[in-house]
Amino acid sequence: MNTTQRTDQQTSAERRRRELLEAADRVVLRDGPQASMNAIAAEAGITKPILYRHFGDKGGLYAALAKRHTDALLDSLRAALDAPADRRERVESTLDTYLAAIEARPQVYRFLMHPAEGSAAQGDQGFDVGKHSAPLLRRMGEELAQVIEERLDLGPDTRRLARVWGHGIVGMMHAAGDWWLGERPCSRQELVRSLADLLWGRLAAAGDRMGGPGF
Amino acid sequence: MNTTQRTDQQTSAERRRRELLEAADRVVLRDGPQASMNAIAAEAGITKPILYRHFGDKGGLYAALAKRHTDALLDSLRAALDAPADRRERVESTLDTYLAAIEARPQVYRFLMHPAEGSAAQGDQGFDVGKHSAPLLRRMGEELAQVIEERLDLGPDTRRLARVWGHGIVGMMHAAGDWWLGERPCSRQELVRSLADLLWGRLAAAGDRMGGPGF
DNA sequence: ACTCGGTGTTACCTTAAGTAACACCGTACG
DNA sequence: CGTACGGTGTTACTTAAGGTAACACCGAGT
Repeated sequence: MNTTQRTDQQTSAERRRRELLEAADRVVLRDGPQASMNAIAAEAGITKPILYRHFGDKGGLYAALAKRHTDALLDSLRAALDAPADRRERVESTLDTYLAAIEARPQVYRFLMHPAEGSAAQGDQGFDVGKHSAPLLRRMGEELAQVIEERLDLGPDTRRLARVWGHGIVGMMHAAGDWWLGERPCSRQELVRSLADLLWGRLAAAGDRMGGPGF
Repeated sequence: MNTTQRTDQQTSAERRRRELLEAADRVVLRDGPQASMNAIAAEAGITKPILYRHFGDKGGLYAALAKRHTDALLDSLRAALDAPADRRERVESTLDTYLAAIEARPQVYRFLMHPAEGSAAQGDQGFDVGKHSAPLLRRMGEELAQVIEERLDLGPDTRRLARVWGHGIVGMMHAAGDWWLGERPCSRQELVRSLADLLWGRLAAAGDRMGGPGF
């Protein structure tokens, strides 16, 4: 019974935790990354200390929240990356998956990418920006690096190149997506093809517009 | 004298403003983006309300501060981008200029890239993240886009491609730089060459490591 | 009947943004 | 010479948010 008891309590606590996370999710969806602990507690129908008992501090709550979304997005990306198709197709499909995700839920995206506001704004407590900034980007970069290293033969420097490229490509995707989300200058597919073209070396291959060495 | 008076007052106010900005700069250098208005005022030898009279609110001060550094960095980047050399050399030199800047003053870099704290004080008032986020990145992206558009011939889609690539390349540089600054996995020159290799299409050209379609 | 672990609350502390009201000081002007 | 005025500065306050201490309730096992 000791076991069952503990199990019951655990599941109860975990269910509560999930409920709290879902409430927090709703608030973040509505208010963006600046959602206050009070607001989240109110949405969950309880008060602050309970949140703190479950998550330690605001950083903990936000980390837990971010982990859910990050895991979900990473799963989609892995699926796109592992699909049976040639390299270019996979790259385009992965880019498209990411862009579709941020297009579908921009509030969540903003929360994941700019989590700083929620924390370090007032109390200097919580959240070293340099350490926690955009963990999603880091994780995506590392995952992509691993995939590149596993599958590509880049000579003796494969390991280093793969990591640099992983983070670089993810950053390219992120920045282009962020800009695109704000301005909507073209369709998603055009953006995907343009980025893939960039990765496929069209920059180096392009001709100069006029005299001089060109860019 | 009316004129001279007014001029004197203006220059005096502007000199004061510069002094305050320099004090703020020192504090940000020391404390990172979480520098408080109190700390900045103390460093400048005055008290808060004066800062607010000069800059409106914390966002205003931070924007003024960011503009200085951003302008300076953009000047260096333009110089590297305009140097008389072939395209690959220019790209490497621009990447290296950026990386050298963030390496030399990481605190300033963090302040410029994660300025979110400066705004969302209370109320939901401050900061549409999508609008204000990382203005440096946006400005660099636009500048690079313009350079690309002016100098490269990419067919009928030049305009769009140039903008996508401008923001994408800047994002690549930024993310790779951020990661590199945290882990220091290789020398700056190795990083520069790896990124240039990526832009030069080595990803598309690489051979698969084993059977199957490869990445 | 009693303790104990878990859940909940109220009431508080601390820090930091932002502001109102007042004090000082040099200068033009009657 | 006194006085009103613009500019610089201050103290002291309000408000909002993160975070915590202390207490209250409740169900289950001895």
